[in-house]
Amino acid sequence: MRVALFGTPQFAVPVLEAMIRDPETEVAAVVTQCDRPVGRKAVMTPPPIKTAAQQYQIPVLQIEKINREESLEQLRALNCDLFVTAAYGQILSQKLLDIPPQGVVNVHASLLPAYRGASPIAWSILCGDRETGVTTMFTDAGMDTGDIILQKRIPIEDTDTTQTLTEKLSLLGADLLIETLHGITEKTVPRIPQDPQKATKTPILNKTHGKMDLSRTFRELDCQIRAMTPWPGTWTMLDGKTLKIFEIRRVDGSGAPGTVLDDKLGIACGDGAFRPLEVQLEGSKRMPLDVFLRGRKIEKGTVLGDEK
RNA sequence: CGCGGGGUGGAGCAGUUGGUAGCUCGUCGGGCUCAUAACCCGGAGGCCGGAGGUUCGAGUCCUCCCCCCGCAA
Repeated sequence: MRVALFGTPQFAVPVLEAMIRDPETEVAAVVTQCDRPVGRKAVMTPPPIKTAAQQYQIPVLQIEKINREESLEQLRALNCDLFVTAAYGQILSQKLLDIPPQGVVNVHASLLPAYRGASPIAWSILCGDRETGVTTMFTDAGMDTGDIILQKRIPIEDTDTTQTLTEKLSLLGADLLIETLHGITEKTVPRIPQDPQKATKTPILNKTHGKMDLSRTFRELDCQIRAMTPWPGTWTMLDGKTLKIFEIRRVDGSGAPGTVLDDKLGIACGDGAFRPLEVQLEGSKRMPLDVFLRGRKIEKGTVLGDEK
């Protein structure tokens, strides 16, 4: 089967590699977003999947607006049986979806119909779920609303972050996609409509999702930190400056949320207290707590979280 | 020139109105101890990011440059 893969971030790379390994699949091209300026210095950076595709000598199409007529022409010219999407980043129009005779299959990093949308992995951690998974589905014009083909589940560990879980799910998704492609060839795959009643939609993350509400429980804060790793990070305020907090451990004690309880930055939250293992103050580097405290004394009774 | 914070012994920081550089940790030596990442005593280690300038004298003031970080993208 001749297939084009639409994808952009690292999540799509294992999917590409699995397709290349699969003898029954011919990867006609990788379609991805244009290079974007990244970081403080705005260095133009190619999407991860572009780099990978080039290593395997797969043609790369970087298309600014995918639904334009001229873009559709390029896609028709590929003569594919099927398109696969994996974290591509643009919504496909019905006209585009009609191009490949076998349809368009999407790999989505959640157990649909839960967590449709842009950042399912982070939200499943943020919500405190103990389990998640990947879904393959026939893409339709809506946002992750198409009929479900196959699903695989995995547990969310207490140590998982969006970063670690993304890695796991992309490998799982790669396997599931190959299974799905084989099933499509053999016409043995199911096609299960989603139950709209059970659907939830996740908004794309932004920096405000990283703001800590110190009156929340330890579990909630811990999930938030792991969900916002590696981006956008989690933070509170110390003395008018943002203080990023990277990992927390529960400690004894209690008090008004945000209050510093000891001389080692034990901080009261909604149901007890925690201590950050690593912090980064605005204008400074990220560092382990003990190193941070060596140069800065934070008085017992200081209250974090006040914006000044 | 997007806005802002910062570059001080190995690490993190302090350095008052410009007048011979300090703190915590680490490190080295010694002591105490059954013992220790604990405690006590002592030592080594800094051209204070770089280049100019002001001054009798600059970590501290002015100018330019380099680098790091937060915000914004």
